[in-house]
Amino acid sequence: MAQSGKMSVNVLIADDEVNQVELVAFNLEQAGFNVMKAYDGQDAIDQALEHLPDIIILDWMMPEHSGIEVCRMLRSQDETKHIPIIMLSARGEEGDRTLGLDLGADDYVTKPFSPRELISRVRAVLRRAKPTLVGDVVEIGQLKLFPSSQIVERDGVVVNLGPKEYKILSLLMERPGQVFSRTQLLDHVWGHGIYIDDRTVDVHLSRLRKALNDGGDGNPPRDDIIRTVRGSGYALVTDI
Amino acid sequence: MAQSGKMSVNVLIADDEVNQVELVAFNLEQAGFNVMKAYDGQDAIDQALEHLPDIIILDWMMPEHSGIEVCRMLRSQDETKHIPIIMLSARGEEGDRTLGLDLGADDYVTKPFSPRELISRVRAVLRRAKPTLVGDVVEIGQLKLFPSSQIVERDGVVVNLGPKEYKILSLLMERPGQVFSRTQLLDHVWGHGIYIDDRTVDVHLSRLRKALNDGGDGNPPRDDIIRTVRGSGYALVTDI
DNA sequence: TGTCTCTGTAATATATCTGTAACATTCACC
DNA sequence: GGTGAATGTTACAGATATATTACAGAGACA
Repeated sequence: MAQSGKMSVNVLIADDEVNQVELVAFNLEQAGFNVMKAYDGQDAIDQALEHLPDIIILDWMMPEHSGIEVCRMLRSQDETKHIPIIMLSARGEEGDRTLGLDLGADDYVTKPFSPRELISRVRAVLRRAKPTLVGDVVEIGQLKLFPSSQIVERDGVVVNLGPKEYKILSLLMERPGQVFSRTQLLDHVWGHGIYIDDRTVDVHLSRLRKALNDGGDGNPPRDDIIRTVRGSGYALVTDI
Repeated sequence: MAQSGKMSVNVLIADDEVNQVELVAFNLEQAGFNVMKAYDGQDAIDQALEHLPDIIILDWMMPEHSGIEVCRMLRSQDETKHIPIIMLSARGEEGDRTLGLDLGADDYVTKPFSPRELISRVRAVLRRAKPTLVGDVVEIGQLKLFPSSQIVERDGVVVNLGPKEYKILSLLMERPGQVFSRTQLLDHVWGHGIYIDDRTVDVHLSRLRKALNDGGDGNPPRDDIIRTVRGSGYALVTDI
């Protein structure tokens, strides 16, 4: 369904006021997002770990771990520390706002807010944090990735990639230079909780490398764009 | 413990109200940022192109190109398109706000705002957009270690290390100057309860030294960075 | 339904890292 | 300076980790 078009973006919204959740959820769905809902802090943490959403909208005040606690918690876990977070709060005490931002929230919106504004902020945050999901084009040196068409170019030549290879490259391009373990790659590319041999990742990396380095139609092969970090995983080189 | 890089962050602030500029500039400087000032739209564009700041704070209403025009302009140039922008505006018409965000601003703050909040937002935006500026880097003199990418640099040149050597160096860099016994190194790097000859540590230290001192591609070799403490163990020198 | 691409596994081939031991050097002390 | 102990260095043969290949089944698409 979302096959040929854009990859769907998963949003987790956590708030104890059911009406508020439904309102926001409705608007986000209208805007094409895929929505998950949580109604207290613990629920939010559980779902975040389980589904690894692309972005989380977190109410400040919630039973069973406040938004601030959830935020701190998510930031402390490797799997979730990079998931962008937008905090919601009642018209606001400034102390809270800066505290939220300093804790690692990516944005802070005070109630009441218009759905349109929230969606704009979600997009703005995603543009920075997950450019491979929502950007027009992600460019790293001579490497270009077009999220909307799922096309990758190197030196202006289109590189043909399978879905898995494309997703792997997307993830690597999200944070160039950072090392991703095989487990992280499995979680993000294949999905959480699948039982696939770690070594399978190697095979896909090999395919990805071959596709990227070949250059396509008789073009000169290029240096390796992906760095193997023995004992740890893989990373995109930062100078391409 | 990771210490953050002390690289200074350059902020360009553009607003036609001089008092406003000075107030914000003062607070940013207090917070350790390096501040440049512009007093109208054209000035902002010129300075942005000239100095390529790390982040720009842009007032919505300015003579000679409004903030929105400046934003669009900067986004259209290759050199400046990735510079994060925070928009400032008078208490606000929502239409403007979403417009600003949709145009590519990274955040949108309405006046009046507290300096603390603005600084928090600057940090939040930088965290996403320029992780190397605010991210974790362990830096000791000319030695840099990037945990997330497992890269070590000396004098700006990448040093190639095996896993064991990398771990040893990480440990030494956590407490520069402190002497680690061979047993401590074995425990931390290899893990508890292994039965390996103490002298093996010497061999790895030797390899680590060679890699660090060589400098790589024809660079001048450097003085030893690791100090042997006869009868006790090894330590990183504190002045590199 | 038939073709074509994509996937995961297992087997094989390479590359890189490690620990040991043997030998060289330095150091502290007499 | 001589001496024994501690440390530095080197070479090498496993041991490990990664790369590559081939293949059969799964799935997509017409």
